[in-house]
Amino acid sequence: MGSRADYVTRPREWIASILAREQRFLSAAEIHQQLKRAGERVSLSTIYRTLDRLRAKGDVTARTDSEGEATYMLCEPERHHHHAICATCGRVEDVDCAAMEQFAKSLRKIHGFELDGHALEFFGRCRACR
Amino acid sequence: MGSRADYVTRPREWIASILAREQRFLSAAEIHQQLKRAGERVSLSTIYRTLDRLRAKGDVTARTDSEGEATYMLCEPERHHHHAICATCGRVEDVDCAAMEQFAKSLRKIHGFELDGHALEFFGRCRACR
DNA sequence: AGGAGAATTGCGAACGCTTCGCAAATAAGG
DNA sequence: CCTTATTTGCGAAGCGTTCGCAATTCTCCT
Repeated sequence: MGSRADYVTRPREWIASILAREQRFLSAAEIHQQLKRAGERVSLSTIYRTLDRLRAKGDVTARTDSEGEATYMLCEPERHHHHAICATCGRVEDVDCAAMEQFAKSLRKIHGFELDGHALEFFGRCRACR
Repeated sequence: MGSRADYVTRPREWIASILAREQRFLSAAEIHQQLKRAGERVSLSTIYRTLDRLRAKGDVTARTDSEGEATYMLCEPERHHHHAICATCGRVEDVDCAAMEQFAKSLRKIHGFELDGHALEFFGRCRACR
């Protein structure tokens, strides 16, 4: 079937390198601005398409920020974990959730609620910004 | 100083009664449709304004759903707690988080992260839908 | 009850983020 | 290098949400 490998293109490399550098959630607009500042011209559409593609591949985690804007960050989801987001610099620390298992048990016992998934985010100040 | 008490209006009563009846997160559009079906005509703007007002008063909790749409639910926030959302019927159970204190401690110890707040949501199936 | 005046509503326009369609540009592979 | 599938940029369109303003509704005072 006429299906070729995914193309490695300039825009995709630029976007990937920004995501790799910044260890935090970025909006499409932020990425766009960074590239513009660096002198690289990419359309916003391409950025959205690329981010979507990375998310579908599982290379990127998406999150809607408090303003309702979509943000994206490089993140392997194979190991389930949560995020501690610094209110000052936006840096994200991964936190795993051993305690969650315990929580799920009591949830079922007390509320009769069968847990399928959960979303947990921490907000605060990281070591550097404290 | 010309400041009067808040007006009690037809639209506000309708919206409040829907929120009181449905124990789940509703979008402005959903409320609008329910009212239209019931034969009550209210503009979407009014619904947004009313929901915003209720949120400011602290009577309503807002949440952005997985599609990025804003949803609202009657909920007293005085007592800090979390939500267990049923994937089938959307019903919401309140869950308090004693275990969280413990979690915060280890977060500080292991990550040096000073916790200011957290957001936690459970997804699954409630007793009735299980 | 009646009326003056403030608050609220509805409407349509505008807004910001995101998606879409299509022609032009760019990679991959022979 | 040349062909062809893929990707890009552009502008338009889509969608949820906000805004401005004239018309309406509610309060409070008489």
